[in-house]
Amino acid sequence: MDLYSVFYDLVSQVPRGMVTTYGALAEALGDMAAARAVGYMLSVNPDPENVPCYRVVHSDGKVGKYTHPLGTQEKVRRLENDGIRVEGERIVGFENVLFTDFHTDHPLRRLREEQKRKRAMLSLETDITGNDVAAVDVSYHGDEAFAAAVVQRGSEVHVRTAVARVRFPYIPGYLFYREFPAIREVVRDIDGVLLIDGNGVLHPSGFGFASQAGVELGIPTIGVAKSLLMGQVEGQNVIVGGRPVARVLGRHCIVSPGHRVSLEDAVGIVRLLPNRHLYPMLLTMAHREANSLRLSELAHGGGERHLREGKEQGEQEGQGNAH
DNA sequence: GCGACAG
DNA sequence: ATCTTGTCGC
Repeated sequence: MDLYSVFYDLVSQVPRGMVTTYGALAEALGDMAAARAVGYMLSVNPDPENVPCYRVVHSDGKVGKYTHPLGTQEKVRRLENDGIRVEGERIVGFENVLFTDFHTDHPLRRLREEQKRKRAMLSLETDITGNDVAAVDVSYHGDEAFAAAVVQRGSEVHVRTAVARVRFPYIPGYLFYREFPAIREVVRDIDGVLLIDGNGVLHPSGFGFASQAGVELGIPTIGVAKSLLMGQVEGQNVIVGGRPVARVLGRHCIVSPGHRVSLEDAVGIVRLLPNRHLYPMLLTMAHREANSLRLSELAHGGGERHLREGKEQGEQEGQGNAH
């Protein structure tokens, strides 16, 4: 799904003479958790002359920022050109010009429903058959995702990489939809367990990136996150809904079951793997591989696709964007 | 010195 | 995540 296109269509619905808010757009997308992503997507608006991001203001009626050489001043100028009065960086008669009646099918709400539906396919009983141990990570440059998987098979270590275009911003709770298109190619033949940079069942739907990817790929997965998405830490356990769903192994290592593995076995596996401060080396390697892939691809001009652009990188510089 | 809604 | 190489604030 191209959430950017969906989003810019929503922004384009705000009629001349009216404004909307970051929160209202997040609500139209289907989840208030997307409020920051709203600001981000506005800031990279590729077509500011036709997608009126200057009509997006703060929920208290303040005009807010605008990514433009003239900044807020330009945002105010465009709003006044629409017939909106602004005094002291505040919309006059804010309630009367506030537009929230978006025509939308709330895509994030639907994705959240999909998560809850597919969670029924999740198994937390350990069922690991093969002996591979693998890890994946993704690096980004704008819309380009650079995925790397490090696979330990017997005494051999293989690295696989892939480049994919991503049109889904980072939104807490929806990491799968951003990262999976990039990792699916590099993890397809794994016969064993896969470590994923993110959470498993430690998630609002009990179905985080690692769990969702495991179900989608049909392989055992373990979520290893570097920071807490939700829940209460009690001792080593992370409690959600009164139950331990994850284990804190280190300041930057939170383990939760992804798919086809129990919490205890997920923790046991991670503890046995080569690690630094209990953070698995395989994940660090995957991170480095994804990062160096990004740097080398950018150094080479982004691959064959960009050859006709010569040495230029094809910078997409937004002219006017709200932020 | 550590936080900050996974990345 | 990326941007940077020193940052604002509790």
